[in-house]
Amino acid sequence: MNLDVAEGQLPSRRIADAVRALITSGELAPGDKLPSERELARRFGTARNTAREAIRLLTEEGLVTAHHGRGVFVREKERMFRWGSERYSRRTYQETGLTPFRLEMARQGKEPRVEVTSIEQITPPFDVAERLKASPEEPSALRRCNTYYADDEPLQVVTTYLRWSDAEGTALLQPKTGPGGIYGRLEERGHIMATGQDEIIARMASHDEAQALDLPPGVPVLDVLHTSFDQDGEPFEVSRFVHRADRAGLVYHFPVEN
Amino acid sequence: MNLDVAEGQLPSRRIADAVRALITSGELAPGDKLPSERELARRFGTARNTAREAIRLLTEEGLVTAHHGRGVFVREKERMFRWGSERYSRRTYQETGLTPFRLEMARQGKEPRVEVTSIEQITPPFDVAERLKASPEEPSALRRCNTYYADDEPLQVVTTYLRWSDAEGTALLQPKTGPGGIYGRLEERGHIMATGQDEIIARMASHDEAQALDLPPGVPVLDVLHTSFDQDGEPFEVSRFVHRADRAGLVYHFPVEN
DNA sequence: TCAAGCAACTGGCTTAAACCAGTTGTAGGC
DNA sequence: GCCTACAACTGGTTTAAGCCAGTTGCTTGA
Repeated sequence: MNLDVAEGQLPSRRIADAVRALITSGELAPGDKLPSERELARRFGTARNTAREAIRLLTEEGLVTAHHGRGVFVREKERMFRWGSERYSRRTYQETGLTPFRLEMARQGKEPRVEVTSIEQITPPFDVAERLKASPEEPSALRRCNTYYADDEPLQVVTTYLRWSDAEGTALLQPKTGPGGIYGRLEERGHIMATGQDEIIARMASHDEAQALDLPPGVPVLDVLHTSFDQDGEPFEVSRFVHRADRAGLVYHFPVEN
Repeated sequence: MNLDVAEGQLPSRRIADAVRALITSGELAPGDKLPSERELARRFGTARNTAREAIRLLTEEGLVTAHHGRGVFVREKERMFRWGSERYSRRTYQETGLTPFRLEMARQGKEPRVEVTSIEQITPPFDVAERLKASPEEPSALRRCNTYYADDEPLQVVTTYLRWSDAEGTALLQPKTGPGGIYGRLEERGHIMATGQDEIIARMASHDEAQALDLPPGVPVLDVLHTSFDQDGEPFEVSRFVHRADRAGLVYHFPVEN
């Protein structure tokens, strides 16, 4: 492995640049182990902290991940999962008997698991209340929190908000909502999903989210705020999907307005 | 300002937690200056590096930004710009005479500016070639690189790929493409955009992108790979939009497949 | 009055050393 | 043959100190 000293700048930058070059050139392949912090420091004639700072820079760029006691490794670029408007498709379910999540997992050869972490009557946060047309000042909503796993690796955290008036006294208060899931029960209450809106942002994870998703540092999240509208154009469900951005991608198809 | 010591854990975590609490409680408002590193260290009885590590954690979460020589400030949460399928709308242009970008800028009271950084005949990268149905082994594409500014602040970097056979000998080789822009010229070549596909991922910026977008550390980018299909369902244009994720959001509306 | 220059702040980066905490392979003992 | 225990690695965190480089405001002198 050739770690020639690059030009100018800060020592930590020089080390980071040299290692980045090895990665992009393919000399260090995904999954490979980097030299240890102490070894890098020795080779570049710096303090260990400086080599450590270089590795921090690379971690921040998402190029490498550190494992305590084992080493620092070139990150595998696997962005396996693709979500989009078909996430809400009823046709998928009718044709395959699988929810979109399970279908995507089957496609990837992964074992799906969904964990219901809480079901509560709550006062909805402002942004949700606005979209759901529910009061942000009373406990006007039901909140269901779920974590979705692929092979026991957490993939996404989903928080679903429904109007309390739609949920009260139904199976929506139970972890198992029955055939057709949440949307099945909501159809029985007269809400058939006709259109949807997804509002997408990317951001760094909060502390809690990073823990829930077992996120390595330097990985952002895709935050999708979904609103379902029924046959009358009325919103009846709002969900927030928080995905690990290194595992998830989104795809939308649309006609162009002429 | 009350900086009581929180429970357990690492000193750096304790400091970060205390400061985070001040921010989320609103005691430290967006734009406010944090105590200096040296001051935080003194109050918590730690070394300066430990206070510095705490601030690094908060920076990584996107809560604060440091300014050399001035201080560390609570980050303003301004996510002003919303893009989505209407980005490609011809109707907008016909009704207002403004491109979607200029319209959004006008909406936000910002001064738009577009800089063409390069126009070249190139061999397209694999993912683009695949979508554009162009050869990844010959210079089969035209690449146009643009940077979009709002009030002289870079917002997004856009790289557009067209088939060389569509672009050769047209105004598409010039910085100024004429009325209706790129899509106007492509219509003259027989491609009217009928549908579009957006593939969205979030990731940390590369070194170059961070510079081009003047990105503070800890801000991810939204990377949208757009494909335009014409009236015959043929792809004729692929663009990659790289947005600062702290300034941009995406919105998609869609009918639900029943 | 004004402006140059300086002092006192701010964060940025590095060194050097120490100890903690996971991981892994191996030498010994059973 | 297997398992335990340990040694030798790995990264994780902290301390303490120094110097550099932007920023700000005040002092001083023309």
